[in-house]
Amino acid sequence: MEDQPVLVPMLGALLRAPVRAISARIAADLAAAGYGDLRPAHLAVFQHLPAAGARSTALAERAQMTKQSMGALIDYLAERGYVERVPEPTDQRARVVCRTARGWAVERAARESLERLEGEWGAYLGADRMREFRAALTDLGTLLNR
Amino acid sequence: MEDQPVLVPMLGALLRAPVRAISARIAADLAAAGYGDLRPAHLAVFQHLPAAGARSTALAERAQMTKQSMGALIDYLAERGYVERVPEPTDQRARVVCRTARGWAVERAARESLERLEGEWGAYLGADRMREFRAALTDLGTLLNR
DNA sequence: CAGTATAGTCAGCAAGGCTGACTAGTCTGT
DNA sequence: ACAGACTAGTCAGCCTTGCTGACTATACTG
Repeated sequence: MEDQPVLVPMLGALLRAPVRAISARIAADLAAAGYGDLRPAHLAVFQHLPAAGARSTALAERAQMTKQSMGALIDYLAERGYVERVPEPTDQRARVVCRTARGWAVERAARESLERLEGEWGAYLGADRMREFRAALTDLGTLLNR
Repeated sequence: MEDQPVLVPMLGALLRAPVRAISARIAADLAAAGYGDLRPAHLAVFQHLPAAGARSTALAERAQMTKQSMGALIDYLAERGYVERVPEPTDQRARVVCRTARGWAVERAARESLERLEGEWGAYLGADRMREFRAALTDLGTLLNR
């Protein structure tokens, strides 16, 4: 009968902490930069949006979510001027979602925020360990997407 | 103007993939073992519950959530016979939450499921890299909880 | 014993997802 | 040339996991 509930901390909990830290940091930095209306989920859109834009259905697929959910995120971003939907000339059903200038700016800000945080972590762990950590994570990602 | 939206995959996305994989795997294994009524959030309760039991308020604190949210999780588990609330003799306001036999069984099953998954990952990455990966994650955790 | 602190509950809400059913265009085979 | 199948996107309704604020009942402390 152990006294501690968990001898070795569960991997899930270990992984969740940095995920939360990243979301919180980016949200805080974006809010400070005047983008307080963006929530973490919206950044997923930018993350999967090619520079030339993409259709919402394609975006949903890449982000591994339903087209309805992605549609709602895009509505939100479009209302606030982060992206716009331009009609697709070749297919009247479809529209292409692309970043506005504001969209580009916020994505740059988010990326810089993440890079700063990653720098802090690298300084704490050491550059080699950080690199290896990222590499392991990347490999795990390829294992999981098979 | 890059064609790919993300040159280096964002760290957040890299971290989220294994988190989702863990939740999905454990949920699937528990469902197959007859514990289909447990959702990922409920496992957080077990994860913070000492063998001797604990008060819901203490549990909420450890799990870093509000007492109301933890209370709801405990209600759910208690209704389905995974935990029970026994009155605290020294304090009539309080009750101690402890696992039932079913609670112990499900926790064991969850842990075994996670260990199998972790074993698969270790086999893919190699034992050394997996160990170092876990160590880096643990260190990051201590950095974040300061 | 008055006042404050603590354990827990009740009610209401937000974010981020989901499924199912639907409309409106597009493509394909005969 | 057009019926039938497919695709882009929307509408409506739901679930999960968390939150805040207001409250009750018990316990502690000066």
